Amino acid sequence: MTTTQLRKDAARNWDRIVAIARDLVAEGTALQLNDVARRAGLGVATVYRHFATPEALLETVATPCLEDLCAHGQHALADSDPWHALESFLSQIVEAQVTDAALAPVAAAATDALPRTTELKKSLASAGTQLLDRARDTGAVRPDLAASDLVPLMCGIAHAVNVHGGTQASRIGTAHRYLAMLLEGMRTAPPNA
Amino acid sequence: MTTTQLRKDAARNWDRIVAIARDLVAEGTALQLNDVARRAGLGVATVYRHFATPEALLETVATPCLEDLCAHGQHALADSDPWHALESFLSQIVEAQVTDAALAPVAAAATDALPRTTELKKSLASAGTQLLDRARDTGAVRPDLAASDLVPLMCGIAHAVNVHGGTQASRIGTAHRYLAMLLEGMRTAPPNA
Amino acid sequence: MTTTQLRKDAARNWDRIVAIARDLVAEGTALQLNDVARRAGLGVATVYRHFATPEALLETVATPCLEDLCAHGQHALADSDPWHALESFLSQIVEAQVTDAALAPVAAAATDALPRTTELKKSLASAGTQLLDRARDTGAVRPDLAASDLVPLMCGIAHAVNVHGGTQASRIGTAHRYLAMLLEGMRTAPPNA
Amino acid sequence: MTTTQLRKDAARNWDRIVAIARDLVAEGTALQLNDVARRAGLGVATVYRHFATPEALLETVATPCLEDLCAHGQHALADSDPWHALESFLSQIVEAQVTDAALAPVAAAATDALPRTTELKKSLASAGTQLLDRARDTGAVRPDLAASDLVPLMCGIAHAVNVHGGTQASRIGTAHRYLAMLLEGMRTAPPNA
DNA sequence: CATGAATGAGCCTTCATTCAT
DNA sequence: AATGAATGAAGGCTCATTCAT
Repeated sequence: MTTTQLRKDAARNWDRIVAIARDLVAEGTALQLNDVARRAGLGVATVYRHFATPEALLETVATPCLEDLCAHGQHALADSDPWHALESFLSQIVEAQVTDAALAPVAAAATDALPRTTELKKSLASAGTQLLDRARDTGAVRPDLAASDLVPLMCGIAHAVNVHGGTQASRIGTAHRYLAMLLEGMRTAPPNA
Repeated sequence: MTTTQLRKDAARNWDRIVAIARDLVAEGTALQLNDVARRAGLGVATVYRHFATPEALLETVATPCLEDLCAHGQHALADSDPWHALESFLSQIVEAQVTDAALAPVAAAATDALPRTTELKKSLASAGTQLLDRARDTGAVRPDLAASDLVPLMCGIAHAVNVHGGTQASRIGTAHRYLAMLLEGMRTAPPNA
Repeated sequence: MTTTQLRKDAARNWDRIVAIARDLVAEGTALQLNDVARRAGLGVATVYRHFATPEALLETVATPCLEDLCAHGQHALADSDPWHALESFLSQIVEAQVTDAALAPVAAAATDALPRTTELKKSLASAGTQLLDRARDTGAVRPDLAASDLVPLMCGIAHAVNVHGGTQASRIGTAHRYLAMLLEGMRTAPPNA
Repeated sequence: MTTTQLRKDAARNWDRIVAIARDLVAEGTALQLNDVARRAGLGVATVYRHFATPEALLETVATPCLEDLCAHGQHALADSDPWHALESFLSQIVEAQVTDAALAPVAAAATDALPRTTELKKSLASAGTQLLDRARDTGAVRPDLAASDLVPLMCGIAHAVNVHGGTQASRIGTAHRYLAMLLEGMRTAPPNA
């Protein structure tokens, strides 16, 4: 169930709008509700009815991805190796950020347009916090790394990958490389600071 | 000497425009030449005469910062400890990025509006490459870290700090903390990859 | 039917815009969409929606006139006297040019903004070509007059009338006088050249 | 003597400005005093000092051409064959119009920026009137052709040639062809009007 | 519910002209 | 006399949003 319940045709429009928006985001075009409407062959107001703001639409595009990541978070929490669990979780996030261009801006935004987004981001943060705490309890993580650093750092990697550029395939490789470095830095206790 | 040589009154305007632009950049406002003109109490065309595009103005704002970094790069190259030199250089860059909001977008841009910017970015990249090569020669750096990763990674840290937020003072602390982590990850050879 | 089919209010605006534009053209003012919008009491974008460029609006103003001329061209082709048919056709064109100021620039333009304009101009050119060919077949026309000369010559007469000036009524007289002269020159075979 | 008397350097600037303007006119660019100044490597105000308006500059560019035509007018008046004299005079004018793009707008303008222009245009008109009168006295010209028609008709031919287009060489040919037609029409008495 | 026409603020940019140096 | 920086009105165009149909 996406929203409370939509009439069949309304649901079709909703899907269409989101699909178009996903394409636009993928090709790096800024979301403009007017533009989306035109491409979807719908009236502007129809799009506005479904999504009051471009942010709402963007978050809707990002939602499945966030949901997947939440699920991965739960799986990771079931992992008996805390460090491996954290690694795996962050790896999923970084790959998702590079794969789905809607994720980064939504993750970085201070405020959300949709309650659902807030909910998912909270859930994700909670998973991250727990995974980090568990890893820290084993002494595997430097003590000055806080749960509130995880999202910024993941966004930072995504941004670094964007600045580095390259094909989609190479970007994923770059992302993993950068994450590997960061994980090394997260693990080792600071030697002299 | 800022440009070849300006008349006294023109130089005053030039300074004023750049000062206003610096303020705008600092407060996160996108540079709009008309807006700058209004705030500077100058005619639009005056601003256009001095800076043909917002990018040119932005780069001008970033120029002193880039020049400082170039100087630091030269100093670092004189350092006899390759690892310390690299550390120090990157530390300066990260701090500059957090301190001067004009730097990040200019660093991340694929093309430059001003020749001077290109020159400085090249010089900076060259210093980075040399410092990295020297450090790598001592075996202190993981082999899969390329010179072309330095700028993206520094931009990534700056972005992570922005996402993390906080006061200006705390942001600098955060930046150094993130860099410390990254340096750890850059130093240690990859264990099993 | 002006376009495919417009909503009633949109059609009213469309008419209004064209009417204003016609007035402006008549008084010799260059068409500026912003200006048209202001005079029509409409938002700028409304005018832009209807007419993407000043040329499109100008051609729209000229369209009825072009359509009339096409119709006249067909009538002329039904005339059994080839010379009289040509004379009558050119006479209509010249009079139209002097009467409707939108016609001359549209006729002289190398490229068209609207497909409809291209279509009408082609149709007109085709009629002219046929009429000229028929007249030439009777030996009534000097051989060095090509179909591609007709439009330029008509535009030339219109321009000559504009340079000559005078009241609207006298301009029509002048136009016919100039055309009469030209027709004499077109008819008579060149004696010694 | 171009103006009352200029200092040597001022005269050099004057020449330079006019030369640049002539080039611009030839390539169909609208005269903009600022633009002229930039291309001439002179200050804007220098150009303004010499030529208060673009029209004044344009007329200055056209002046030699007008002077030549005046001279030709005088020569033509010395011709013992009135019709041939008129023909030759108009031929010169038409060729000049096609050759020198500055001439047509100056000839067509209702008012002049420079007294010298007015003077030359008057002289030219006077020559035309006399030549026409002389030809009319021999009965070679249709009676409804007035002296006030000559300039408009020459401008009309120039305009027709412009609409027709083509290379510079072909344009001259076209111009003479159109003039030949018009002369035929001017000569032959109207048969039935 | 859906439509898409209308809006108008707001940005960018150019140009003729003036005036301090 | 020459310079060229400064001006600011004016035009071009876009876009998010509303509202009548």
